[in-house]
Amino acid sequence: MQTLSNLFKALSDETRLRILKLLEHGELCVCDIVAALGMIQPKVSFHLGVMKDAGLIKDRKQGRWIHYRIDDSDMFKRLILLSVLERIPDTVVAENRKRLKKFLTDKNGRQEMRQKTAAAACLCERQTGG
Amino acid sequence: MQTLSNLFKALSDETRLRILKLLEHGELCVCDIVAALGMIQPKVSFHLGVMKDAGLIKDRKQGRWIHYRIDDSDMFKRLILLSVLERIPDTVVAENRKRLKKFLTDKNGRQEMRQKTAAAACLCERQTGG
DNA sequence: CAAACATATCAAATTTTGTTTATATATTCC
DNA sequence: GGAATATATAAACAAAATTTGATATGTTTG
Repeated sequence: MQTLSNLFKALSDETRLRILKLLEHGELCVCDIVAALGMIQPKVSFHLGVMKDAGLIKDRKQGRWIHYRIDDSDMFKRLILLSVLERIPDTVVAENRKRLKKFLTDKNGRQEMRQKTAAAACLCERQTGG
Repeated sequence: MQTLSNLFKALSDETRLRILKLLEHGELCVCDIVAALGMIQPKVSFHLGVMKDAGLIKDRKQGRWIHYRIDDSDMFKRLILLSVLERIPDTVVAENRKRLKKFLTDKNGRQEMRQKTAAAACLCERQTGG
């Protein structure tokens, strides 16, 4: 019974519902969610922790990032999560998605920049002879 | 979104889930629930209030009693409530139901006693001529 | 009408959650 | 290896939920 009440406790907060809605279409890392919500990172980590403990989300570590995704691995959770996501209109998270999109674009930009720089450095090394 | 998080908040407490389970087979008045749970009355009223505000239960006043029953008047609530009740095993509330049964029996006994006494008094009045 | 009863509400005490700032840990980049 | 980045955790604090005891309100019974 405690598992059940815990599941609902995890769903009883607007920030957490918002995060679930953001995860609707796939996984995100913590910094993505922080950017999308415009909240400080420990706060977001706290809410992710609550949902992870309740079994609503799972995480996956990759390098220095930790990606979170919805865990609907049993019928009950699937049912609940589906009906929850369906009941939150996209308009509610429109602003968050806009910020997320911008953040992802910038992140991509930064990564490409690093790759180019690295490639240039490599080329330079070769040309000047190692 | 607040309505949604509120609904889950109402479901996020073991006492309240227990009450819902007790209401599974029909309405009960506050004193029945108090007896079944073995809790003090203001506490039970508080939890009933939370669930009523969230739209999970309805009340009906009859004399000095207020009867509460599950409100599954829309698909979403019906779905949630069904799956919740199904997930709480009867064993969890076995003790509560035992106490409830005893309380209801005693209540019936007291009422019958009152009715007999009243009938006797009435008969007596007639015989001695009003 | 007074006593008994059923319930709600209020205020105070307590417990649980959520927020923030600071810091620790681990990973990648240079 | 040192700087930068991503995340978690701890400690302190704020806010919200719960519990309890006291009391108010309305209803029935004698």
